Amino acid sequence: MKGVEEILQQHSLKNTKVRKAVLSVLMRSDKGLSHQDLSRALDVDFDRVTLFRTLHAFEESGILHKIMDPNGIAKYAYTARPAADRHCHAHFICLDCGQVFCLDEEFPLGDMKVPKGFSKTTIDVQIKGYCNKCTAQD
Amino acid sequence: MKGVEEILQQHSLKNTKVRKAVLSVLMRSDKGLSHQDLSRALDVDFDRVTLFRTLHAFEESGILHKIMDPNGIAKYAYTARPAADRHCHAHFICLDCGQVFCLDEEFPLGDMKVPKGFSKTTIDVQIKGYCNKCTAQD
DNA sequence: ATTTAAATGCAACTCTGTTGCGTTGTTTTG
DNA sequence: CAAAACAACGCAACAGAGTTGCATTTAAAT
Ligand SMILES: [Mn+2]
Ligand SMILES: [Mn+2]
Ligand SMILES: [Zn+2]
Ligand SMILES: [Zn+2]
Repeated sequence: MKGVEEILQQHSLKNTKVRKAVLSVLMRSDKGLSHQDLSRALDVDFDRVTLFRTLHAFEESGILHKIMDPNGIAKYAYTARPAADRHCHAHFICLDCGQVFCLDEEFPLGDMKVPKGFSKTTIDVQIKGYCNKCTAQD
Repeated sequence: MKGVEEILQQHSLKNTKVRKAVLSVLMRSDKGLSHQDLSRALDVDFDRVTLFRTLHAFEESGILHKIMDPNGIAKYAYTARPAADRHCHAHFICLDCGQVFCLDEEFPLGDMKVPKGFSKTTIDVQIKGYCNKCTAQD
């Protein structure tokens, strides 16, 4: 697993406190985290706007991918695979606790049929239901 | 195609002006419409909150289904099929104009693999790219 | 060490969506 | 048809995510 500072450098992003902290948290998480999740997870209190801009920068670089939860809240997850063989993996969204999990299953973009004249870029598959914890305790 | 008033009655929803107007617009649309889209499309100016509550009521009854666009804005589309054989169809989201199209392709929920202890309810497939108009004019 | 361009922090703002409450309107029942 | 019952409506106030502009600071290049 690559180091945080190395990753930032590779994407020509300046090596700052916020960025190192945010990326470090997200690389250790198996779940997608919202802006709010992150500001709680970080020890230092960075400015709200800075955190939003950090997430945007990471998304644009392809370091993170964004998943929209059913309440319209963006969750961000670390993109483990390199941009070259960018894959389309599914996400599981728990309808109770709202957590977003990256799944391993992949989807080939080519198979999907779209109307005449439409061009495809990516495919997002969201499986909704209840996670192990929420299934158990209800 | 069933009438608006008949549909409301079948779902034990009171037959009011807003509801008839909203449902009428959505039944004629092949695209998902946001709260803002709808308030623009309606001739009469209904209260913002009433419109939100109408959409919620329709969603809960299964008359409409909700699709989250990448900007976190909810779009609603008429659910043509009856609740009995509820299917999981895909949506196309244009990355330029933001329009949401209901596609015909269906997905069987059973095929998807989820982690141990997780239970599945629905699957949402979103194909992102550029619609015919936005592909042509760029 | 200087310079330069980019990132940060702060304030103010926009927009979607929600909640509470009093009033109006649909529907049911006698 | 009139009365009652309950749901839906409209208004005001609010909450929270995300954005924009601008002055200040900081990382990185020279
Ligand atoms: Mn993911
Ligand atoms: Mn649809
Ligand atoms: Zn859960
Ligand atoms: Zn388009």
